[in-house]
Amino acid sequence: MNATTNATPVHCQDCGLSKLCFPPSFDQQMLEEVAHAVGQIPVLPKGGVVYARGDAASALYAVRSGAVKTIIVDAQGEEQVTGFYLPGEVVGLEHLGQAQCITTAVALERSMLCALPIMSMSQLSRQLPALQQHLFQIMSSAMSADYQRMHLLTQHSAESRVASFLLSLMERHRKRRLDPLHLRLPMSRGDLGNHLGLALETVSRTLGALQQRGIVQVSGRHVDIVDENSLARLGGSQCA
Amino acid sequence: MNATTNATPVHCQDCGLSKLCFPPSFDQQMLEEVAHAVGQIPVLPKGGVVYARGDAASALYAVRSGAVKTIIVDAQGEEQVTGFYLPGEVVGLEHLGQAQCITTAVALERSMLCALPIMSMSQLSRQLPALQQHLFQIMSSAMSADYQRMHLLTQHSAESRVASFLLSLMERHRKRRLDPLHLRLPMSRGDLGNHLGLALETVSRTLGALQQRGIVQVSGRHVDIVDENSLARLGGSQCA
DNA sequence: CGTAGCATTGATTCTCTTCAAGAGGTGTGG
DNA sequence: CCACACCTCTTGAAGAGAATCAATGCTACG
Repeated sequence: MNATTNATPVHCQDCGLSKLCFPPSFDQQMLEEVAHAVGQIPVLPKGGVVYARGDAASALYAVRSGAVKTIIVDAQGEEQVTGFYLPGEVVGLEHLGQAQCITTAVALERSMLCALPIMSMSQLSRQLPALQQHLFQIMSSAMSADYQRMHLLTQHSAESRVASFLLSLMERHRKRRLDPLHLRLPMSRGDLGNHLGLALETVSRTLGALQQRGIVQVSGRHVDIVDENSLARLGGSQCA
Repeated sequence: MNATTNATPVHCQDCGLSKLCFPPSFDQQMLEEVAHAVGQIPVLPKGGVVYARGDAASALYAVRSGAVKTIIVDAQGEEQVTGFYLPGEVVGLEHLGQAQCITTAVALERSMLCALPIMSMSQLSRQLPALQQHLFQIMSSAMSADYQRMHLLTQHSAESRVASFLLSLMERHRKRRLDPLHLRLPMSRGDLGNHLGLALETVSRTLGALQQRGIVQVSGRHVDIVDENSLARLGGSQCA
């Protein structure tokens, strides 16, 4: 099944997230132009599938509300969480040049998404150099983030990985002008552990330890940052 | 310093690797057209730097001969090997939409590379939809490969990681119509271990163990595949 | 209010890392 | 052409960190 069906029109020019989905340099008119191609797909419940591996790669998806995870599934049925996506972020870049979806995208909670048809984006990007540039830019940023994460996965302790993850969430909150000190984790400990290369028990223990040391305050899926500096020190392998 | 300087003209239409650097659908004339933008940079000795983090992101580089690794360096000076590139492969995709290079690329041995200026590629890709498509395609393929590797890094044993790496090298040999059963590793055990998230000693031990079990025949940096099926079983987390 | 899924905590096991020593190979200079 | 030095790789022993197994507690939702 394909989520682009039943898309309803949207008005990117009125959307508070448009500066994240599209180049900040885009003016009202340019937004209007791309908005014609964009459509909002029906609300996804928790666990709802945006697209699945093997589906025709027809669109990118911008998260409007909620949260999405992308996964790959290996031959043994083992899942690997390849990314988490929050409002204003674009899911599905990894199949921009592909015929079929490589990953599967699943809503972590009730979520609203906009579909950006790949055909339209490719065509528009030929007319609007800024859009082409932007597509390359978010793709290369994603690659860059992936490299950072690889470094994290191969070189760092459980504590450092968890700290880094929290720091990245804070950074993403800042981009959306949300309070970076009060985080809500939309994913389970299992998904988080999977993404960080840790057992879910280890994630739990690590969060507990960070709380003990007065660095964060954990309450289920709510995390308050108490000592940002210490956290930064722990996750501190910023590679640039 | 920037390797695009002193580039000499090339003739992509006569290069055996052109089907790898550019869309296989490109005809002679299209190749000629892009070739005007492409230039070969001076031969790099072992350890030579193609580009370094912070350099202006001016070009992509196609490997003609030799081999290249890309690395990121964190605040503590720790290296992370983010990729290895063999002839016919394109280095530097991760800074296509960026102002500055994110990674550093280093020749693993005496290497020859062609520079594909980003400006020219962006412009050409507006005239040649197939080129735009191809750029997106190699970028998304790279992302896909990165995801597979993350899965490898987080979920799998040392043995499985090494096996997977050998399998991927075999696959790349096949693409270039080289014998996939006789591999030469252009990188040190240290670089390989770094890339796979293993200590160099573990890589060495694992290769030794695979040899013991009659799966491969290792002699320094030469690896002969003896039992491809067993190797495939060990590395067998093909995610698609 | 009860159940199911999610999260915490504890005890044990295991794989890989680290530290250390030595072997092999390569390139340079005598 | 050989000898030495340097670098890379191999191999061994000990230890650390996280995984796994297992039981209990919490929370949310029907």
